[in-house]
Formats: sequence, C-alpha cells, structure tokens
Amino acid sequence: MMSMNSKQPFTMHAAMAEPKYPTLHPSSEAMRRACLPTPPRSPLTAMCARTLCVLSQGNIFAGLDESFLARAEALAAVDIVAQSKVHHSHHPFKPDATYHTMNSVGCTSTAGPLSHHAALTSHHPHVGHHPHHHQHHQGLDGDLLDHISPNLTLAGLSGPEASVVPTSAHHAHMPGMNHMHQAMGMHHHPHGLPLHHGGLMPGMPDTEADPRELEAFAERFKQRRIKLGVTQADVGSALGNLKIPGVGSLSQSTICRFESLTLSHNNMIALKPILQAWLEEAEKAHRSKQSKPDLFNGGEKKRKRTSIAAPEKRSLEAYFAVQPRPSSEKIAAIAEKLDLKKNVVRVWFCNQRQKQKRMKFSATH
DNA sequence: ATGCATGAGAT
DNA sequence: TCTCATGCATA
Repeated sequence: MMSMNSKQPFTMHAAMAEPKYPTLHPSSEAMRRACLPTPPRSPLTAMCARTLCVLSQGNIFAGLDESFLARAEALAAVDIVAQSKVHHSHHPFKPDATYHTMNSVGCTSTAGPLSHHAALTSHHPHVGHHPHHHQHHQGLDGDLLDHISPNLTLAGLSGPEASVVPTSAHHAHMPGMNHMHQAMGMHHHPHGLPLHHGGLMPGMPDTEADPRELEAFAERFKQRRIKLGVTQADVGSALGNLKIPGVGSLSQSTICRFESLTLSHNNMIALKPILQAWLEEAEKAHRSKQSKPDLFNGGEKKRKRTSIAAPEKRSLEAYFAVQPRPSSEKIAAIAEKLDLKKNVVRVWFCNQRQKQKRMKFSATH
C-alpha cells in the first residue's frame, strides 16, 4: 500500500515542450524581474550603513534601509568568518530537515501537467537580473557575524523564536515515473489540444506569449471561474479529469498563482492552454447543468512547515540583497549564525531567486 | 495568498 | 548544486 491518494493523472510527457522562448519578445526578461521584495541598494550605501549598524539597533523600525543594510553587511561578513573557522572542524550540522517520516512511499511527486520538462527543455539565457553582486564586504571583520545573532538582528526583541518548527511529514505522491527526458528541441504535444505552441514562427507574433495577453487571460479566467462557482482547488483537480495526455491535476496553489500571475512566464504560457481547455469544458458542462466533476481527497499525514522568524528572515533578505547566490560555505555560515538548518537557508535562497523571476506586474506594461 | 519544500533535469 | 515547476501547510 502506499499513498492512497494522489490521483496520478498522467504518466508522463510534458504535454508541451514549447519553445521555451519562442520568438518571444525581447522584453520577456523585463517582465520577469518584477516583484522584488527587497530592492537592491547600492553597495556603497550598504557600506555606510555599516557604520550605522549600532545605531540602527536602536530604531529598528525607523531607518529601515540602514538597519537593513547593516544586517546585510554583517551577514556578508559571514563568509569571512566561515573561512577562518573552517580550521577547527565544525559542529554537527543540524539534521537536515527531512521530515518525511512518511510512511513509506518514495514520494515521487511531480505529477505536474507539464512538468518542468516542458519549460525547461531549453533554458533561455536567464536574463541577467541582478546585475551586480558586489562583495564589498570583504574587509569587514568577522566579528560582525557574532552580533548578527538571530535575536540580535532585530533588537533581540523577539526571543529565540523558534526559528524552525518541527516538521514531520511527507507528502504522498505516488511513485509515478514521470520523467521523460527533456524533449530536446522536439516539442511535441500529444495531440492537438489547445496546446499550441507558444509560437515559433517568425511571422507569427504569438499572442499567447504576449504578457499582456496572459494577463488578460488570467483575469478573464478567474472571472469566469468564479462565475461558474468553482474554486481554484476544484479547477486544479478537475484538470485531471480532462483527458489531456500529459496533463494531470494541479494544486490550488498553482491555479492561484496562475490567476495572480505569480508564475514564471514560461509556466504561464504552458498552463494557459490547459486552463483554457478546462474553462471551455466547464462552461459547456455548466450550460448543460451537469455541474462539476468531483473533488475529494483522502487525507494523509501532514508535514509541518518550517517557519523562519522575522529577525532571521530580515537577515536573510539583507544578505540576499548583497549576494543572492551565496556559496555552500556561506550558506552554512549563515545558517549557523541564524541558527537555522543549512538546508533551510539554501532553500530559502533558491526560493528568493525564483521569486525574482516570477512575472507579475512587470515592466512590460 | 504565500512560505518553505521536493524532485527532475540541466550545469 | 542550481533552476523550475509544483505542492503542502498555513496565515
């Protein structure tokens, strides 16, 4: 026995391995940077801020920028310390997260409709967002690190605040084998569904790939979805009922993100046709009063979500502004100072980077 | 609606 | 080890 839930919709294939970047607009990059919670400051400012560090502790709320940067500075020093401390072996790492105490199941989640393959096939040259990561902190004293202690960061006001909530759980995915290798260059969708490609033809300005279009569609989608009285979760599971090869169910999260445009551009492009297909089906069914497909789910064990306390989070954000891609060593050092598991810190950075790339109100409009 | 996490695939 | 697409859990 194993997971008894998860409907494992499809077996594999990315329904569409679209041209990751069709003939897309050169502006595609512009559109994805948006939604950056922490606007990059000038490194110089940061340096100056260091001086203010001490002061900033007093009015944490006031000079946000200053304290913010100060923290970044302090954290930046981490690597320095890290290097010097390597010599004396390190301490026992925290037992990595790993909460899946799951009952078994090799959790092979990823039942995504177009899993990565679709969009990943050929990466676009990652637009270079963060143009610069300065490392002006090189000369700082490692001591900074010491007072960068978690609680201190934010004026120790919040005590030790369990940074991490115990976790235990697992997710239940079925051992599906859904990895087809990348469809290298050959994007072929199962059959003709609304999965048209993003538009490769030179002469055809793929309207679907147009950020504007996506935005409009997302909004219409939501509107009509609500009109149908269907929840995001319903849509997600209903997708599995659509018999689109390579397309399985999606979570409420994903539907929500689609509607709010908080997905990568490619992801939006990939999902659009599928959601569009569902919408049409749903409206058709609605007209004939057949109402929705069913939704049900077997409950499974839960996992606890790690929660990074505000002070720690602030430090992380500060560091991220300076160095969004810290090395493994730096991550370890940061983790240690903030009293977080290294893995938690690593993932946090990954997620931050990903956030940066999400589309949202991009500059394209 | 979003934070933290997993995992396949690419580097 | 990173990126990306996604999901579970939770505010």
